[in-house]
Amino acid sequence: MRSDGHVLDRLLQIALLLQHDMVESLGRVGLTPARTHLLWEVHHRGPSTQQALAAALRVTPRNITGLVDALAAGGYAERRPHPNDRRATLVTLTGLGAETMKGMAAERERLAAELTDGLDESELVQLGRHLDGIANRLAGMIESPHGDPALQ
Amino acid sequence: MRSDGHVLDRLLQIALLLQHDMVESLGRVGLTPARTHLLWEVHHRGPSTQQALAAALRVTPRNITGLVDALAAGGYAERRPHPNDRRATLVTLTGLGAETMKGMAAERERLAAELTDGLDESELVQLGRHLDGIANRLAGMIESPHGDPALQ
DNA sequence: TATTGTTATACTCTATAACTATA
DNA sequence: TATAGTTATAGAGTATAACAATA
Repeated sequence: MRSDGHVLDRLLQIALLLQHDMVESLGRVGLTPARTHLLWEVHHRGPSTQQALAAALRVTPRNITGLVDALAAGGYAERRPHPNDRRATLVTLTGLGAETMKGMAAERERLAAELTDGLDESELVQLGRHLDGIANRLAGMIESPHGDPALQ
Repeated sequence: MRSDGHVLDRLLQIALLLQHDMVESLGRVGLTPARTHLLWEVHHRGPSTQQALAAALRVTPRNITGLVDALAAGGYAERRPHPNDRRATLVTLTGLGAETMKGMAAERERLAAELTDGLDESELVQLGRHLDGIANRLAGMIESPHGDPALQ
């Protein structure tokens, strides 16, 4: 009997393999996973405050400080003053950072195509819908953990 | 247009969310991902030398020393002398360690059921087949071992 | 008073290299 | 000489707490 346990097993295996693959390709560019994740987020959101990045990456603001420090030292990103709020900074990509993200996006497109090679369009759509559902359920669980106690 | 890029996006999102969920549930037991991974490995292999565990987890022997120290301090595992080789130790689970692994397996079953709730059996089978294909392609691209419950 | 980012401190995971006790 | 595990050291990622500047 092949039930839901099989789906979770596969998803966990795929998560591990994807992580492995991503880390390998990062090593070639000299970036760590956490720093690349931040870079990727800025690449997609545009210049962002560190608070926004902390929320997006689900880590503490203090953590963002260290990652941005390292990315700035490596020439991938820089801090710019926020136009309206002098407390905040806008993390932006440098030319090197933007180039690096473009290369990564291209590599990711190749990977995406390779992973679903052989599926026709309707299968692709259905698979996408199922993954949407799973992602939504997971996101819901994390937002509101079960058994959530009296929060003191 | 929803193409293969969407599938990879979702898989990456799910990988991130699963990791978060697993780490959260571990926190309630007082275990970290790396320590749980080691515990899980011993649970499945039986008493093992630290060298064997280093190979299984693909980390350095020095790393295993620290993880076993922490697990022993927490009462989850203990070191026993190797019967034939006085240089080596056998890492074994305590009662608490074994109980904890059983509880995690149960929690994982609940999660699996919740994630695919609402899918009928044929959808489940098809989703499983598609994920099989993706996992196989990924594994082919990389050289990688079996899965683990802690995603690390 | 609340928010943004930082300094200070600490823990976990990981690695390399040198050392010890055995084999 | 080779192997099993540990001590020593280091860097990355993460967290909490206290603080400064600004809103």
